[in-house]
Amino acid sequence: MSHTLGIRQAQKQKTRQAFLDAALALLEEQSLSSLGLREVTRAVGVAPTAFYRHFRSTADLGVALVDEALGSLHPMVRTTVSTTGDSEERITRAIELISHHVDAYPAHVRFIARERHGGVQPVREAIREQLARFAQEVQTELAKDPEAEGWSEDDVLMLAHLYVDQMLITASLFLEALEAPEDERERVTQLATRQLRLITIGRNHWLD
Amino acid sequence: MSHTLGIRQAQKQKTRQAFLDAALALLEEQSLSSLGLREVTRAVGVAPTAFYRHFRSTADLGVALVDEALGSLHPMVRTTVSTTGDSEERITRAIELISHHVDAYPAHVRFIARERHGGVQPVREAIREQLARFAQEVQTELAKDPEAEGWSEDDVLMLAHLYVDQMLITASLFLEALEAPEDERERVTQLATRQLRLITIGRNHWLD
DNA sequence: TCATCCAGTTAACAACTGTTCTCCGGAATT
DNA sequence: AATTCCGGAGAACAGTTGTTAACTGGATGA
Repeated sequence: MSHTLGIRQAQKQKTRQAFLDAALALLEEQSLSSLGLREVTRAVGVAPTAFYRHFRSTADLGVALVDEALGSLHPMVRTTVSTTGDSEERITRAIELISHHVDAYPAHVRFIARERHGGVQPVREAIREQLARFAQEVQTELAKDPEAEGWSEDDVLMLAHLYVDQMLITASLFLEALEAPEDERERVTQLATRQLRLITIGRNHWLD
Repeated sequence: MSHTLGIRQAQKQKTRQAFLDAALALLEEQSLSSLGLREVTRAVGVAPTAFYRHFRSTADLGVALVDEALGSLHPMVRTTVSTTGDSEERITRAIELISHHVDAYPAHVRFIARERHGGVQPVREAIREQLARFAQEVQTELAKDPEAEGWSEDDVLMLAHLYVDQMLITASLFLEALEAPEDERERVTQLATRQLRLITIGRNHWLD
């Protein structure tokens, strides 16, 4: 299925990825709106003008980073919401998944949390779209559940947004606790678990 | 009780406030980490070096903005959570209050949402502290409620954090809908109301 | 009244920014 | 084999940045 790229295109994608990686690293200590084009090229080790061969602007680069950070996450979210089992098990699994994802891609998570309300409009818009897609996907998965019987479509979407926002809050908490001792990370796990549990209880009694 | 300031100190506070106002206006389209010192002084109409008479750095200015944006909000939160009445009434009143606050101080709200996970560590820390104070205050108010009987202290704090985060999410939604037509604002109100309602239901059945 | 204080000014510094235009050399195409 | 393509380099542009030092002049306090 995979198409073998020419030497040229392969090399281009390689340096493009180098731009994304370097930018992500630089963004650990600043926001996108203060990220300089020359700063990135310096980190990559290329001439400033090379930047324009890949992106129109740093805002454009930011949008590409949004796709990299969230684009590949959709199947993961779908399967997590729809996995079978006790609701308590599902909560535990979801939070473990978030925790592991933060461990594996901390810079990606930080970038999304930072730029979701950040100073660059096109990037905010791109994140908003991706999160709306998540909510929509969670909605369709929730709708399949027998639990959703009697729910209006709107209410399912409302709940889906609540879950997505809670997912982000939890990820951000794990991020802050990344270099903290184990018991702090455990505290976050407990907090997030109980919050998700409370939401689930609210869900179970919604139709009362 | 109020001490009359000398001409000198009064003038100083006046230009200091001008710095805060100008910065807040400039921050509508960028993040604090890209806000330049000269940019602010230019907007105020004063020499660049005058900045140092009031702040060590733009990060320092940011921390002052956090106090301005959140410092005076504590009594409001306390009374809102503890107001008597039907829980449905309380939800409606809380969301109205958020909506009006966003209308009255959109730049403040935008600043907090943007810099909560922003690129300037001292500012993040200042916001984190203020939000922790909010959560603590909500906790003590919730603990007074007869509803909280049988709840562990930890669980009340967990719920308080959930409320505070939900407050911020709602504020941010109203902010995005600020210049949108009335029906979009109404949609946000409906969404936030039902989310808060679901959380309240979860709260009512927590001890089952 | 006179000396002190201090918010704001002026001038200058080296270092940095985004962007344009021109060029190079190896890959791709014919 | 000859030609086109194109990712990257180089140099130069006018503007911008944070920070320093030494200053001015009106408010302050003795």
